[in-house]
Amino acid sequence: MSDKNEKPASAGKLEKIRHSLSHLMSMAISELYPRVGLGVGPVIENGFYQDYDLPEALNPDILPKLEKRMREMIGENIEFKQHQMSFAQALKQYKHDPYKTELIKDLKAAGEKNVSFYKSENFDNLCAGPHVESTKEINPEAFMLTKLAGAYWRGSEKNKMLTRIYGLAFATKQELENHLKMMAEAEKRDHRKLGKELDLFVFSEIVGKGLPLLTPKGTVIRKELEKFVLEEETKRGYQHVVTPNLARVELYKKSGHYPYYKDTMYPMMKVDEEELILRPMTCPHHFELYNSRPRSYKELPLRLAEIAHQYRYEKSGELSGLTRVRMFCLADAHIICAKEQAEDEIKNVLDLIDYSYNIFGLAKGKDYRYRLSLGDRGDNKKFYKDDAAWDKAEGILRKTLEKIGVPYFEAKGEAAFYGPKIDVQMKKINGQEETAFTVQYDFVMPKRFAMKYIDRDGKENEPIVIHRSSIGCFERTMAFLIEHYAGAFPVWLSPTQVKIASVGQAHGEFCQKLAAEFRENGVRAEADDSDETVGNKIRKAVGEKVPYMLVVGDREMASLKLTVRDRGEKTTREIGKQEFIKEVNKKIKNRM
RNA sequence: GCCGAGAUAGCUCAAUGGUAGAGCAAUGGUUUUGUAAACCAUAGGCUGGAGGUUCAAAUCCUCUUCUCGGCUCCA
Repeated sequence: MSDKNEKPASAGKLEKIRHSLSHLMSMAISELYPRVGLGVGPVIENGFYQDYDLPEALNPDILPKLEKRMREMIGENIEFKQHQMSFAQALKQYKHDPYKTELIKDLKAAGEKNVSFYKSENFDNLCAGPHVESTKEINPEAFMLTKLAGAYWRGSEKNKMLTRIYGLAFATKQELENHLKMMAEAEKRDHRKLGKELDLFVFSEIVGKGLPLLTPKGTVIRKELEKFVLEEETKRGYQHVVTPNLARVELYKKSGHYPYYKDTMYPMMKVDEEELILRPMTCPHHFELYNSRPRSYKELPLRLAEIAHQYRYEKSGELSGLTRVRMFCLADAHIICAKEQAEDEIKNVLDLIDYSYNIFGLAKGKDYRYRLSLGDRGDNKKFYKDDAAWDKAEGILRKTLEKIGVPYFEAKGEAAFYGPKIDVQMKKINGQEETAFTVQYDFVMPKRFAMKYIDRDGKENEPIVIHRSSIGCFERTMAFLIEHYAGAFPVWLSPTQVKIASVGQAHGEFCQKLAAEFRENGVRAEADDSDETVGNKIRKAVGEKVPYMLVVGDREMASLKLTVRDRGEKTTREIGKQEFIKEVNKKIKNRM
């Protein structure tokens, strides 16, 4: 997560406390390393961090030592006094520190007259503040240093990597404890942990990193999601296609992707005279399909969709569970339409996304929000140069968002190279935000591929392309859903929907037959006729988070009634078999 | 890729230079169970991999693979 996405703490006292703690931390570090270089040290959500250039690597053992020293300082009622310094003075003071020197020069270039410092004891630090007046205002029990990390100076990987120390800080000890409790809860929901516990996916060192293997249970969820996508997209006028997972490298040179994505593409394979690559995206394949014959305006909008595997050689340190993988599968589509149809099509896509989110019980604003990702007219390297087209495209997306009346925020420089996009940003359980779905307006590819349609007047016209994913990348969406549901999937997604526990040996066969009957009726049922107590079988089924648990013994065999225990309930209910099958099927059909 | 921390049985973890253990899971037996853990036994390991130091290495060192926390990047 980059700095720009970290929300500042609510202004006011807490911000002052956090900021002042970061100064105390720097004071403690300076005692150990007098010539330490000081990078940036902002207040962030729940705490603060500070970057240091140190002569040696730090061991995490240092954190409690620093904390201890900081607590001592808090007890000394150290004051924070602001004063101004001239640029000459400031530069002199930081002669040994290239980072502060650079910051001071930037301030000068920005037209400042002099610079603000905060002084506490011997520690005089370039800083705009604000700070508490005295450490008296800081609760020594309400902060902690949490982690060491590397971070590039000014966020660029071309620069030196500094050592970043993160801290948490609140007004009261109780708030700190609540936060830690929340983090521990979040950890329990981590999709990597649940994926293992619920037997949904695994990794194998010899298969390779970033390449998850879905187990039979995980595959049930995946296939249900695919069914949902196919069904919903078909309803909404998409046509599904199948195109190859590799292509000649020429295709990506033609599309212009090649120079932008070279580093994240798998290296080229040379076979006979052909140079092939695993595809990092599907777009050009779909454009070639479009171009396979002349198109009429009557065919537009042409919505080509594909559940498409894509391959990207992500840097190893960026891989993470199912959230970031090297082969992923996108619910992809390219809508080729006339310019005047674009707005309606974008609206339809946003509606599909909303509909999908509704199915998953995700709340707009809370679980996800819209980001309008814009280009940067000054950056011709990252973005295709055509200012007028960018202005127009961004205008259309902005207008669409305004029209449907959803709150959104704008982010400069986050667009694709070929056009602006609307990203649906999903909030993960640990507070991090990831792009889940995206709608992109593309005015570049139609030119590159010379895409045309014959308009009413018999003349050729150039369409535009809307790139979109409906439920995004299946791997990442599955990770979101595992965490969102904490592994207790709704009935339609549950790998096992009904677990049937036999009371004794005499009921085993009956249970197996019952499970088979459920399966014939479209319900994923499993019988547990193992030689265990009923209590233990229930315990296991609860652990698997199965939505329905049935216990079958003499009573059920005699009465034709089923005893059902619903997930999360401690009590049971009785229901007729046919009625139960109907109930479960209704939930499956309505995706509940 | 970069900075830092890790990797012990299928899983969760012990063992701080001196014979690798436990619980759960698995397997075999006893038991025939009525809503969150029956009992007994067995098996399970080149301590991620390769080198090195040492009389002796899970433990110390080097390299390597993978994982985790960040940075950068991103669906």
